[in-house]
Amino acid sequence: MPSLRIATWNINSLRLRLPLLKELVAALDPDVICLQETKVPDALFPVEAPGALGYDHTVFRGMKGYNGVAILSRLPLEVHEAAPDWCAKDDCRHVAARVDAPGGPIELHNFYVPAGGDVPDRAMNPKYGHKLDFIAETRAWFAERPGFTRSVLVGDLNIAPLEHDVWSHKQLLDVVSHTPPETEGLTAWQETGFVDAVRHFVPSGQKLYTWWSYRNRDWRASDRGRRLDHVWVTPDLQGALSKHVILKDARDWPQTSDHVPVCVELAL
DNA sequence: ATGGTGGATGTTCCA
Repeated sequence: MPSLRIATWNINSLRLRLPLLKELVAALDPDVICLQETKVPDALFPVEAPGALGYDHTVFRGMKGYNGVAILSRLPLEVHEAAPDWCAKDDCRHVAARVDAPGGPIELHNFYVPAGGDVPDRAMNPKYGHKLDFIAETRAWFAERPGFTRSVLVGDLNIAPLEHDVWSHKQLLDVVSHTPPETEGLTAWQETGFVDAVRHFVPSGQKLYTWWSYRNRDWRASDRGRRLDHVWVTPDLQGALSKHVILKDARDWPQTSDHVPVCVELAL
């Protein structure tokens, strides 16, 4: 049965970590790679690099210094132009494509949700308000498309929705990424038509992280992680979920990102 | 309670 492996990684500068993409390919052998925080304007995108690794089809949306998303694919892609300009900021946090997958096209959404700053208060911290507005808009947009199928949504959603998606639920309830307005908002977005593909494999009572701060000297020993990176699929694809990998070893790669790649395989 | 590290940028912002 043909399989489709989709990986997602907040690479935190595509140009700086271009060599690590080869490691990602060696470890996961993905058919499609979704990247966030590429931090590269479209005019400076390293267009030759994906092809050299076997990914001849790319779509990307970048800007100077911040944000930026890209999809690298072995399979043909067709970019989707349907999605709105979230929060009218034109800030390169979403790119969508139709992937020419076995058994028919799959709609793939790659998101980089705003981090939201430090203070979990709309009035004091506009970045937090922007984050909540962003996930409210995306939720509303998907809610207007009931019954959509063969879709996958991935990315750095910058929210750890479940109790065991953080190292200490109680200590992080007031920390941006795990506050109730965020976790409830993210869950509502997911419930517009997706299931959590990684929690399909890993019970909700088990700790699971994809991000460890740079600010911990020994990230593995302290293990104060959060699950910020996600893969969602529409329910019609749930039965096809065949494998998942959270590439924790990538956190020890030289000069790596603070996020690790997450990969899901579908038997199509 | 604070600061810890890292990337892009440019004398600071963002995460």
